[in-house]
Amino acid sequence: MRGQSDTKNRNTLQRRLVLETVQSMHNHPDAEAIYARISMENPLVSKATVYRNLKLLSKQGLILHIPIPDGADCFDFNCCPHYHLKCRGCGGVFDVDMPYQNDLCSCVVNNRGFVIDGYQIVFSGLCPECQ
Amino acid sequence: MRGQSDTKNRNTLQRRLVLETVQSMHNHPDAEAIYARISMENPLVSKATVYRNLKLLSKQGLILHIPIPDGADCFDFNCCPHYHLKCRGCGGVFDVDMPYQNDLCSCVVNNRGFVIDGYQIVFSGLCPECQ
DNA sequence: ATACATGCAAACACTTTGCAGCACA
DNA sequence: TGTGCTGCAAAGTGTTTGCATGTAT
Repeated sequence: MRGQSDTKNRNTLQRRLVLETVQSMHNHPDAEAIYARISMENPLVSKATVYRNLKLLSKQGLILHIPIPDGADCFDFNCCPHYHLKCRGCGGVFDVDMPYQNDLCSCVVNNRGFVIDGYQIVFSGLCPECQ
Repeated sequence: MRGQSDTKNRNTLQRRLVLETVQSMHNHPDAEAIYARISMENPLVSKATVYRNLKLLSKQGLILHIPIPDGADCFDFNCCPHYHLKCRGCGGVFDVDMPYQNDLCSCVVNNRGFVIDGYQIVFSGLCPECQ
């Protein structure tokens, strides 16, 4: 065997395309939207490949995966941890301007033996258009 | 039309069964688990009915609906707002002992015209068995 | 009596997977 | 030159819905 821990990933056109597309879209697109955008220029790229690469790129930390309760997961070019708001009307996902609470995990009084290593806050509300 | 706002709901056996089952299960069951439990005694109740009643009962505030990112939504007999932890190992959902932050919505610095009316925190980690 | 509720199955939305062929390293 | 990747289609998971029938009020 040849040592390293970095699982040797290949730099395919499709993978580059997925990364660049997410980085170019600043509106928290879901896999479907990313696929649609890619398909405009490259109709031969399959949806399964988009899903596979989204998962891989977010595992690599190159994009941020945002699991959305009651909806399709979406992805963010901005990898700094931050919070999101989901509009109850249109389902859109938006960034929330709120200082990130690094110590929130330590607010847990009694963890009963759990190891807590992260958390997610999703606010819900109505965007200006949906009010 | 006859006035009131309370949508006149019927007190069916199936609805009572769903409510009582959720109230008797204290481990954050999802719809599938609730359906399975009901089916043990009442195999004729259909899954669609379980889903329909879970939605209705949580809308009525009789049970708590917990949308889980990356997993089936689950339900809680405890309707007081509280936070949950999802184990990355077994997928189980557990209560978190942490004071509820009533004012968290007001921490949002700039809401850009959004009306924020709620939020959900889901912690992730590993339960004692999965460590 | 009549609207609301049910059971069933099919549809739905989102995501993953099996497999044969392709292409990056 | 071989293993990682792709495209396709099919399957998987969680949930909703159309419709005919049933039942609580």
